[in-house]
Amino acid sequence: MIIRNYNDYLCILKILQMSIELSDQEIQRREKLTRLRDLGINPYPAALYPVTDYSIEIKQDFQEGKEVCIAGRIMSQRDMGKASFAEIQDSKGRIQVYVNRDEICPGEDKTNYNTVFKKLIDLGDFLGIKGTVFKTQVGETSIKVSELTLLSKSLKPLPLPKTDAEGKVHDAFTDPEMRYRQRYADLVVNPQVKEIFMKRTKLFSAMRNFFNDAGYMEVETPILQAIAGGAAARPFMTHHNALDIPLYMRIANELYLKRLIVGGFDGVYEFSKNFRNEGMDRTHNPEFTAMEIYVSYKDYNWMMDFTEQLLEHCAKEVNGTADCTFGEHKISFKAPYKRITMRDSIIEFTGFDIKGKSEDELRAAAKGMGIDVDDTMGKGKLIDEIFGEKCEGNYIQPTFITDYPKEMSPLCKSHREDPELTERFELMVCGKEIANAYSELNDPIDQRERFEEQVRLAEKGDDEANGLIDQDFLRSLEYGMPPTSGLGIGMDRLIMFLTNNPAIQEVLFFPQMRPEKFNEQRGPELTENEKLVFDILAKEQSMDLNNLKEKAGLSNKQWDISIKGLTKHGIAKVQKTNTQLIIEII
RNA sequence: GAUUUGGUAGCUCAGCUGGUAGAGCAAUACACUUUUAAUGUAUGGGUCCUGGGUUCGAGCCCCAGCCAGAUCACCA
Repeated sequence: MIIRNYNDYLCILKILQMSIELSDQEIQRREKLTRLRDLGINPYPAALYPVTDYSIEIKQDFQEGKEVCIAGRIMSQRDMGKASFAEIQDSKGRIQVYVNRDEICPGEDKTNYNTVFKKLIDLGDFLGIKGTVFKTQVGETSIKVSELTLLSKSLKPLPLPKTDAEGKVHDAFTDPEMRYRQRYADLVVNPQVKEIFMKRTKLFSAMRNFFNDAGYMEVETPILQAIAGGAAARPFMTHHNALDIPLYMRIANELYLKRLIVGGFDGVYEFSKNFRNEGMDRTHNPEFTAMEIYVSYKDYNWMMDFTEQLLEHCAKEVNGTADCTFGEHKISFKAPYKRITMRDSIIEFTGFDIKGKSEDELRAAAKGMGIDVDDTMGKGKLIDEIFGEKCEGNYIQPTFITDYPKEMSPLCKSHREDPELTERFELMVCGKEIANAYSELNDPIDQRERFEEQVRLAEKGDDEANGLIDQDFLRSLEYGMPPTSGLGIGMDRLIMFLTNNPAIQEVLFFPQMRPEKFNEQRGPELTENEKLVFDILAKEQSMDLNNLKEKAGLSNKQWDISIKGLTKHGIAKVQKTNTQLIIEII
């Protein structure tokens, strides 16, 4: 076909469009689909496949000659003429299979081996395997295949890390961006990633079982809230059309769980997806999971005992031991944990005693320690800054920090011995907070005053203080809430410690990422410059290159890009003669 | 938000002072009936993140942007 105008070109390109966008290997795999169908093989069959066994279990419980039926992806293939070895990966691991031509093709027709298995099956395809268990000459447990079924064809090549004899991994799939964006591929090829998420699920069930055994009830509370309370953080805002009101995604579930204690439950807990519209980094994702539990007739001392029992139990369920490694640190979740008041901790690391000090004295002291302070900071905030700067990082082993200043804890009961303090603890591990608990404030009048104080702080410019008062929550307290202790645990943080991962993205299946830009389909459109060059050339069909360049009147760079574009699309071709360069339309 | 490193074949990565874009694996073809990072031979495969600029000539230099990582700041 001679291309004479732009429309001709469009026709050709539409036909070629598919092959322009797909890689070599992707095209080959699509062609194989057709060839399989031509052989009467459905690459995506509907029928169930009667799996009887799993890879790891066959290897662990070796039984010579056992008939098995497994299914999974083919992850490696070693053809040796009339016999081949391959590895099948199922949900539990991998096992080698031995495919012998005459075993799977007992008759004259060897198509199933020569064509289907050796040519049309690709790495990543799902296969069903029937066969018998045996050991090869080198002692590897394998399955001698008697029947091989294609269960699903893979059209896109997977990354292919390989492990050598020394256990060294080659070509590892490690790029975090690709791993997070294509977690499915990450999970297929990186078994250690799968392990993290299995541990994550174990942690949740361990905690759930611990609470259920203690007689507490798992509940669900609203995620869409008219007032996002229970913490100081910027919420995500949305809008309800029918009610025509703004709604917020919850930043905590505390106030709702306490309403349930008012309602008469002894103990309630919830694994709560919370949403905070703040910065993202290796320890913060916009949505994260907290666990909060409230138990009536208890105080924060009881809760400390409960927490250390809980965490020891969880660590053992997840890792089989209370000890774990986090980066350079060895930590032990075995109870009991060290307990120290915030005042003593600050004395220990700075020599400064915060007791009875005024706001100005605290500000001066903080300044003296080289801490950035400003006028919007109240007493609580100042103490928090001092603690965060000078003390927090020193607690590697699990340590309860107790008795926080009142200003920092608007939902916590005043300390029974010192009205400046609250009955609160945080649990620090490796210098990070993983749990936070109170003897909950149940005096409705005190609570109202604390909220009002928060409003004043918000007006003063402390952007973490909450500016709205949850009147309904106060009303519930007025009916009376029993003495109650509450605990919150950052589940993502905890699983980071239990799996030795410094990044929250590693313990979330799908961490938040900026949306990926999929290449806009490079349609048959030519760029303006390409059209310009094409039009000049089309009149002549063949021209001297320099002559064409001059007529186009483009800058060197733009000329270069345009002509490369045209040759790449296969509409123009440059030919060398002895004396000159000729460009012609194909 | 600041600093910094990176983006090259399906994957992992080289690429010299700026001069026709490379390797291993994967793919394609052939050989090989107990291999295991199988092996041997041959072949194909590229929007060098995007857009400008400098230059006779840019993967490389300059400017702007996109995406990600790391460090720091922020974060009850």
